Amino acid sequence: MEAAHFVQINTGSPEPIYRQLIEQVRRRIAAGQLSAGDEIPSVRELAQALAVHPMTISKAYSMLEMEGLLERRRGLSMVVAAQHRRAQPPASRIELLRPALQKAADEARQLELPAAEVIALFTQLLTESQA
Amino acid sequence: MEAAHFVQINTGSPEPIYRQLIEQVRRRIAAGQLSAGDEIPSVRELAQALAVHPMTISKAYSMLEMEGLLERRRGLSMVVAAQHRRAQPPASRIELLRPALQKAADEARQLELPAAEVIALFTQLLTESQA
Amino acid sequence: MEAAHFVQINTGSPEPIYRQLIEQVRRRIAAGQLSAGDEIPSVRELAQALAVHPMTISKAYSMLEMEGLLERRRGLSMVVAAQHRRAQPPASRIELLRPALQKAADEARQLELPAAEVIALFTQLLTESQA
Amino acid sequence: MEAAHFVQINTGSPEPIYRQLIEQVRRRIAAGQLSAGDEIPSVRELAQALAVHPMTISKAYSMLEMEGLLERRRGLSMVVAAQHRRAQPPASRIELLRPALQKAADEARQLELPAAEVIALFTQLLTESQA
DNA sequence: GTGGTCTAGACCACA
DNA sequence: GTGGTCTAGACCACT
Repeated sequence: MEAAHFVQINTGSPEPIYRQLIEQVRRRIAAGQLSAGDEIPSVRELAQALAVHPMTISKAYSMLEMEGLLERRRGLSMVVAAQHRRAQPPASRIELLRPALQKAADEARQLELPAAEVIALFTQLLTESQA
Repeated sequence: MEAAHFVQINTGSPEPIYRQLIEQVRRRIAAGQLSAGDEIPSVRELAQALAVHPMTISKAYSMLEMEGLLERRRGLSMVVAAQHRRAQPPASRIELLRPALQKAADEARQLELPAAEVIALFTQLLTESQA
Repeated sequence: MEAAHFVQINTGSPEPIYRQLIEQVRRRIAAGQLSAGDEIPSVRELAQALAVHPMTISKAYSMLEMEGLLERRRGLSMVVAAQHRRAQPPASRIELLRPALQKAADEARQLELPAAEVIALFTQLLTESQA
Repeated sequence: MEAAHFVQINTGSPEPIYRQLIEQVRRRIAAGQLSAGDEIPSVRELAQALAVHPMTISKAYSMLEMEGLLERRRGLSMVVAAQHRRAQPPASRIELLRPALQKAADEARQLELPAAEVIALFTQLLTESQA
C-alpha cells in the first residue's frame, strides 16, 4: 500500500490527527484490509504524503505498537503484527461502529427529526460512500 | 425552563464542556424547543446546576451570541435571538445532523460492514433513544 | 421639549445607555439648546419614551446633578441648573469633540488611508447629519 | 513582527484589552500590514510583552479566528488566514473607519459647531498623527 | 515549544 | 439581580 492511500486525514477536524490515524488503521485491520505481516509506510514517507509533522505519525505508530497491532522490526519498516484479535467477525466489528451511531442517534433525537428521514439520509450516505 | 434540565453535560467526555453546551443549545433552537425571546438560565444559575465554573457557561453563551442565536440584554438574562434561521424546517434541520451521519458512514465503510446490518443497528439505537 | 425628542439612544451600542444620556445632555447644554431653567422630562416619562429601565434614567440624571448641570426641585421635575459653565463659546466647545476626532484619526492612520479621502468622507457625514 | 510592536494597549481605557487587540489586528490586516500566512506572536510571548494574562490574549485570538482572520495550526503559532476579504482596497477599508467618523459627526452636530472648524481640527489631528 | 480548557475568585458595569 | 473582564495558575493535547 503506497503512503498516499494508506489513510486520509482532515487537518481541519477537531479530532487530532494522530487519533484519526490510529482509528483508521484499527478499522482497516479489523476489516481485514491489512493483514499480519503487511508493511506499512514509513514515518517519513507518510508524513510527507500527508504534509504533517513526522512526530505526529510516529506517535500514532507507537500507540498502535503498544496496542499490539503493529510491530517494529529493527532497521526495517513496521508491519502489521501477527498476534491476537484481528479481522474480527462482523458481529464484533460492528461494536467499533456503535459509538458513532449512538452519537448520531442522540443528535437526531435532540433535533426532533423523524426516524424515517434520518434513516433515509443515512442510507444514502452509506451507499454513496461505499460506491 | 429551569436550569437543571436546560442542558446535560458529560464532564468525562473529551469534548469540552462549553462546546457541549453550544451544540445542545444550537439543536434545541433548531428544533424549536427554544423560541425567540425565551429567557435562558443565568450564567450563575446554570453554573451551579451543572457544577462548573461560571466562566465556562459564560464562554458558551458568548459564542452563541456571536453566532447570533442568543441576545444579550444589559443587566438582564440573555434571551434567544429574534432573528433569521431558527426553528428550521426538517429539510434544513437535518443538515445539522449530516456530519454525524457522514462520520458513521465513513467508519462503516472502513470496517467493511454490510449496509443492512449497520442500518439495522442504527434504527435500533434511534428508536430506543426516542423512547 | 417632549420626552420623545429629548435624547436618542442606541441600545445595541457598547456604550452604556446612561452614558449616552449624560453625554447628549452635556452637549446640548454646551451648545445652548438647553438653557438654565428649562424643564427636562421626568424619569418615568423618559424611561417610557425610550423603553429603558427608569433606574437607568435616574442614574444619568443624578450624575448630571452631581456635575452641577441639572437641579432637583422638590416635587417638581428637574431643570437645567443656573450655575457655571454653560453655552460655552465654540473654542471651548470644540474641546468636547476632540476625543472623538482623535480616535477617528488614530484609526485612519492604522488603516493607512489617505488623509484626503478620510476628510472627504467626514465632510460628507458632517454635512448630511447637519441637514 | 516581534511581540513588542505587534499591538499597543491602554490598560486605563474603558475599552477592554481583548477588544483593543481585536480591533488593531483587524485594521492591520485590512491595511495589508499583516498578510496571509504571516505568523503572529504566540499567546505567551505577547502576554509577557504587554504584561497581561495569557488568557486575555487567547480570548482575542480566538475571536479573530472565529471571524476568519486568523488560522490555528495545531501545536504551532497562529497565522493570518489565507482567505477572503483582506488587504482590502481603500474604498472598502474606509468602511471600517465610518463608525468612528459618524460618531464624531453626530457629536459635532449636537454641539452645533461650524463644519469648517470641525474639519480644520480633524485635519490637524489627522496630519499630526500621520507624522 | 504551541494553544485550549477549566477553576477559583476579584472587581466592574448595568438594570 | 444580570453579564463582563481580568488575573493566577493548574493541567491537557498537540507538534
